[in-house]
Amino acid sequence: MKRIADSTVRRLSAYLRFLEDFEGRGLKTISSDELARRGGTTSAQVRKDLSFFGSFGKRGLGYSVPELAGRLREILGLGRKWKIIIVGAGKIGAALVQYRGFKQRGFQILAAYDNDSAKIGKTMDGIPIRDISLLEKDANKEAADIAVLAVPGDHAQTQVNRLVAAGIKAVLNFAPAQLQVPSDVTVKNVNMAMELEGLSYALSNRG
Amino acid sequence: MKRIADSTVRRLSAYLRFLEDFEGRGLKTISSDELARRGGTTSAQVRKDLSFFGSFGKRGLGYSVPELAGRLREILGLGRKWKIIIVGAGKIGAALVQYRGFKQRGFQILAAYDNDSAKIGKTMDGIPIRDISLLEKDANKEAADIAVLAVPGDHAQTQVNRLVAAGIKAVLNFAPAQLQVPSDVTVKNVNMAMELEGLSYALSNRG
DNA sequence: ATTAACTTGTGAATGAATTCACAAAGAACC
DNA sequence: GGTTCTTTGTGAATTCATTCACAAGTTAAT
Repeated sequence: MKRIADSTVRRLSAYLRFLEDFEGRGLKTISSDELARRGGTTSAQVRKDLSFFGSFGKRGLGYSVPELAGRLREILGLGRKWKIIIVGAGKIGAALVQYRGFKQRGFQILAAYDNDSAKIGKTMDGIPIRDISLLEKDANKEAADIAVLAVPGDHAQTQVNRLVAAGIKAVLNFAPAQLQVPSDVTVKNVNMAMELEGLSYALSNRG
Repeated sequence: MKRIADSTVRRLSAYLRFLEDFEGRGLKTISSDELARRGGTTSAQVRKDLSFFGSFGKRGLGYSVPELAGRLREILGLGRKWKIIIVGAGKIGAALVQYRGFKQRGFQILAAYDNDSAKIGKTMDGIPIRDISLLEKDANKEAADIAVLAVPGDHAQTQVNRLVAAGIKAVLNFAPAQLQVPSDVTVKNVNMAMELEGLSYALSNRG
């Protein structure tokens, strides 16, 4: 399949959220124009994004809300339950296990890992905290699909190396570090410092 | 000034982090090639990014680490201290006040705001929790530069409207909602659900 | 002083993403 | 059934971002 831009996938994800909202309100159809207005983009963009995957609409009418939602879930791979492990049970890790969005979207947290013996064996919000030395054993391909990395920046590369060696192919990285991984491993970064500096830049150059 | 791409600003932010690391290790100069290797990009990209703002290097030698770091701080507007308010003292809000990155980079948290009377008047990590009805009074342009929005998705637009009315020009949004704001207000989104779905897509279409 | 080895800065070329614009198809109304 | 109004899907045009490629400047060695 043709390579799809990151930005496109992000927008699909946004469309799905709007569709779920519309679905909840009982709407049956939606136009690319309405979807665009909600997503802060253009109707042409919406149609182009969808066109990479097929033609799901009816001319003159728009898109069936439940059908398009279903198609997007399928495209985004949300038909199945993904299993997640969280590496690092510090403040961010703790906030993450409490985050409802995981379960809501079908992501299941299996366990958290830490090297602090005071934490190991305890649970956070029902999620067990295990010894980080068990990573290799637990993070094999069968057991976990996605690793969420919430360790200090200077430990991030070491831990991601272990995860990759264990067979993990997807990492959500909260550590402020640029991770080096093989090309078959996908990394998404959540980096607050970077976003803040983006705001600082914007304020300095427009404010 | 010419409009600078978002992606460029993000990379500048990354370069600055590497430079600070190099600075700490006592290195005096750095080449675009080395900077690129660290940032997972190319030396041409590094030089092009910097060239939008001037020419800071020496041919045959590279860039002076402290000088380039200083220039980047200046470009990114980090020369001054930005004042932040956090809207929403729930789980994410609580994790944010504890986050060290704010202070480290010169961002000062003034207060958090919530509508839960059980929380109002208390402090989190030394940061006072105030009544959210005080937003308009507190969030004027003199008092706060950046608002961090950490409220449920269905309250996000309402609260951002109040912030905008009060004069806020920069918002870091953690709510899973696409905010509509006037064009002179900058919004950066941190949306974990979207990143996770990006990983789900990648796993489904490559794994 | 000359040569060899580096490295920057930047136009030009390429590649990628977005927007335009319009034919084609369905819906609604009379 | 015909006319009008909507809205999709998509090539073409445009805009935007990245990469190429090389002249020009700097250092280091002999």
